This record gives sequence, C-alpha cells and structure tokens, in this order.
Amino acid sequence: MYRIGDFSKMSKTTIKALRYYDEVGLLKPEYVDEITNYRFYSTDQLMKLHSIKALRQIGLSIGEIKLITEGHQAKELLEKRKNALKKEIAQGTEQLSRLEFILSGKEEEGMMNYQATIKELPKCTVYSKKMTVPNYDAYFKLIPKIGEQVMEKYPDLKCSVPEYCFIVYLDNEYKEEDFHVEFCEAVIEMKEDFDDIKFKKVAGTTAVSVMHKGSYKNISEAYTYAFKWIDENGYEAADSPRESYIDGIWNKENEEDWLTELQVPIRKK
Amino acid sequence: MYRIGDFSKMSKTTIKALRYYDEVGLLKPEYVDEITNYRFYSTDQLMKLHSIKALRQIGLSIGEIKLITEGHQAKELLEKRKNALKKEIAQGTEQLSRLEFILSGKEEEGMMNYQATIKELPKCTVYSKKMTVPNYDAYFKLIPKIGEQVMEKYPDLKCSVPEYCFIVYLDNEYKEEDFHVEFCEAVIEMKEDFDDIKFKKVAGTTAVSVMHKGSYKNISEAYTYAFKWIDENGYEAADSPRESYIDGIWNKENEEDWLTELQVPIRKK
DNA sequence: TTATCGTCTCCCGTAACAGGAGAGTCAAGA
DNA sequence: TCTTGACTCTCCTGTTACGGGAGACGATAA
Repeated sequence: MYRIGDFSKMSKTTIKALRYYDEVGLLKPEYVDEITNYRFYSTDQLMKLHSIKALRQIGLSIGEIKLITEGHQAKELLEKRKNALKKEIAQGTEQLSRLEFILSGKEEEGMMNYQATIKELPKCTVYSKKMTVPNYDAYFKLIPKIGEQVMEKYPDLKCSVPEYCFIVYLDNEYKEEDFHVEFCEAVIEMKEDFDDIKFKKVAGTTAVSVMHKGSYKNISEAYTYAFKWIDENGYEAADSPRESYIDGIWNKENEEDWLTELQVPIRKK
Repeated sequence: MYRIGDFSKMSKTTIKALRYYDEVGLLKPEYVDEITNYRFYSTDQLMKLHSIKALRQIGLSIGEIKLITEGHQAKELLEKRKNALKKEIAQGTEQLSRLEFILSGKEEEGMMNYQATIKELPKCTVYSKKMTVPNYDAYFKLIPKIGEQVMEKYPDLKCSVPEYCFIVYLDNEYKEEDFHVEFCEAVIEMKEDFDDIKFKKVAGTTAVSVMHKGSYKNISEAYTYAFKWIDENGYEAADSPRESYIDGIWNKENEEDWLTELQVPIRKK
C-alpha cells in the first residue's frame, strides 16, 4: 500500500490527477483511512492506472475511459475516436494551409487587406432579373426601380431581414462595360413570375467570403485573392460567384466607405 | 445601424459570441444605448468581424487576435501558430497510429491485456551487480543477499522511495536458463565501489512501458508487444530494456498477482 | 517538542462560449 | 390604450481535466 505521493512517483501521474480520478470515480484508491482520509493505493491500481494512461494518451476523454473500464463498447469508442482524430488531422492540415497562405501573402502589400473566411450560405428564396447594364452606376440606379416594380405587384411581399441582395455575372468573360448580370434579392416567400422577374429558390452552399472595401474599380483584386485562396487551399469553385452589396452609393456618399462581399461557392477538390 | 440579432445573421455569428467579444474587448459595438443597453453595430464592425473570423478559423485565440487587431506582432503570432499547428498534427498522427495499433492488436487475442505508454525515466544513482543466474527463482533468492551485503558496508545508505530496482539482460540472445544479468537498485547517493558491487549514475531516458501481470514464463509476450509497438509507431530501441519488479515471490504468494514493468528506452527513428 | 514535510478538503481559474432565468424593450394588432 | 410576442439585456451555471493555493490536520525526525 502506497501513499499518494509515492504512488504518484511510481505511476508518473500528478497527485492532482489521482485525486481527480478518485473524485470522478475513474480510479478509486484501494483503501481510504476513515479518520485521516488518506488515500492508499496498491499495485492493482497501478495496473489500472496504466491502462487509463494508455487510453488518455490516445486522446480519449475520462468519460469514455470510464465506460471502457466498465467493460462497455471499447471497440466502438476506439473507432469513434479514430474518426474524430482523422477529422482533427484533416482540419489541422487545412488550418496550416490557410495559415501558410496568409504568411505567403503578407509580403506583397496591397493584398494584405483581404481576408478569406468560409461560411455556410443558407438556402433562400429570391426574385431575380437578368439584364445588361452599361456600368455600375446605371445598375444601381435600376435596382430601386425593380424593387418598386415588385412591390407594386406584390405589396405584401417582404424582403429578408437582414437584406441580402447580390448579382451574378452571366458573361463568360470579363467586361468593362455592358455586362450581362442577374440581379437577386432575397425575400421571405415564393411568388409567381411576372414580366421579366423570376422567383426561384437558391440552394445553400459552402462559400469562401472576401470583403472588399472601396469603389468597384479595384474589385477584381478581391476576385484574384479569392481564387488564389481557393486554389492554394485545396478547393475548387462550385458555382458562379456572388457579389453581395452591403454599403454603396445608396447609403454612403464616400466611395471609400462602400462595402461589398464576394462569395464564391466552393467544394473540396 | 443594426441590432444584435440582425448583425448576428449578417455575419453568421452567434449573439452569444458577439456579446462575448464585446465583453473581452475584441469587438465593441459602434454604439450602445445608455438607457436600454441595446448594442448597435454598423458595417464597419462587419468588416472587423470578418477579419476576426478569418483568424479564428485558423485557430488563433481571442487574446492573440486582440494583439493583432491592435497592430502588434501579427507575423510572429502567425509563425507561432504555425509551429503549434505542426506539432498538433504530428501529435494527432501519432495518436492515430497508436490507436490503429490497438485496434489491430485487439484482433490477435492474447496481446489484448497489454498496453504501451511512453514515459520519461528520470536519471538516478544505482548500485549494480552483474551475475549469471540459472532462473528467476534463484535470482530472487540472491537479491536480498546483495541488499544485506551493501547495507553492511554502508549502513546509512538508503534506497530511493519508492523503491526502483530493475535488471538488464546482458546476453546477446534469448536464453531459457543461465542468463547473464545486471541487477540495479536505485539509491539516494553515490558511494565507492567494493567487491563486485559498482555504483553508477544511470542517465534519464524516454522509454516505452508495458505492464506484465503474472509469472515470468510468459513475459516474452510483453517484449513482443513492446517491440512491435515500437516498430509500428516509428520508434527504435535506444538502449537495453529494463525489467522493473513491482510485485513478486517476496510479497505475493500467488503467481498471478506478480507484476513487472518492462521499460524499453526509445528514440524516434 | 518542535519543525518539516505530507496530505486533506475546499475554492478559484482556465477558453470560448452555450443554455437558461428573469426582467426590461419595441413594434404591431385588438 | 392594452396586450401580445419577438427581441434584448444582465447574471449565473456548465463545459474539460486538472493546476494553484489556502488553511487545517497528520506523520516523522532531530
């Protein structure tokens, strides 16, 4: 019978840990003095503790180890841990890739204002209109008109809160002017199409998101950044990118305050 | 200006997280109503939050992100995180390897009582004696004699507490009988050699430890297990294994209660 | 007999929130 | 105007596996 200090040295386990294992019922001492409450351990406990430590070293939680020592589900728990571990490693690898991407870009200043995050875009219902516009200014002058047009037809229709409106470029190449776009505005319910306004459901997706601050003339940098990011982190674009307008000419007079979010749906390669 | 619920949806961040970021000073709302304490956010915060989330997604802590947003040490912190991440991945990979070993070992019955852990053996001072013994019984009859011999010479010498005594096999092949061993007993101070008793310091080392319960006739299974483990987990033996005797004929009559710890010094291959 | 060491039981702190209680706010409908 | 329901606030607890420390006993050696 060993007192806790000696047992601690023998098993190379801290006294705190031993007391904790006692408390949670994972490893009770062989004998506890009723007067002094001193714990006494025997080599039986050493044996058990050894198994416990082996399982702890592969990352199982105390609760799981308790179940195993009680004779249940050893294999299932190990398999479960194995899968979790694989996921952890995959995740770590991805974080490392993203981290290295950031570090590699730090030197080239200019790009360093951009940050990519991954987010889930929920599915939503939108009304949309395809059109060709000569430039951004003309486009933004059109938007309110479309809104009015829809509200006239369906006065009860509400836009989502918070608002979510974006465009998708339909040209198969970049154009400085006269570009063909589809405008989408998220609403809370489906309605019948009318004129050239179509209602549709947009599926949810995982996307990489990059914020662009300032006027639109430099927005191609955000695209460059996003696609480079996608490429170097083992993803590929899964759908057309969306440009979601957060701040712009309609609420901020200063071009520098405009804020646009570029969302590129992605999937793992 | 958006209330917290809307801002939460826009940024895809929970309200709880937003309040927490406010509390720790990572992201303060643009404005807080003095009467109602309602938080109001603007798109400026949206931009900041986006950066925060990008950094969180690569695993930086709130404290580190705070430092970065305050303009300090971005690069150092990222490098630090990169190293930590590499370590995490290496560790995960090792855990996975060990886990798979356990799972695969489970199938081959017989081995399933064994488990390996890695521990640091501290350096210690020992007195030692090399000898050839015909079998374990004879060996254990000799040990007390050696102890008496030493105590006679150095009556003040104390053994370490807890006791640590082990043997190292000196034969270069496996022998069923008449094995050549070195017996070592850890003591608290160095003394002069005498007769065939040598005092020496044993260096600390990393070792894999396997517990063996029962008589010695099956102890080779523990070796089998340990060396298989070492091999399959990317290590190699760095020194002679030690057999440390915990329970045996001297304190347990029943062979099945005997307990021996096999310690094999190892290094990464 | 003291002095030192070992051990005990609380209690707090950790990281980044989640969950919930209880109370106050806000906008819309009756 | 009142009420209802949706929203928000603060405060408290819980999470994991212990580590650190306080204050009180217990054990052992000089």
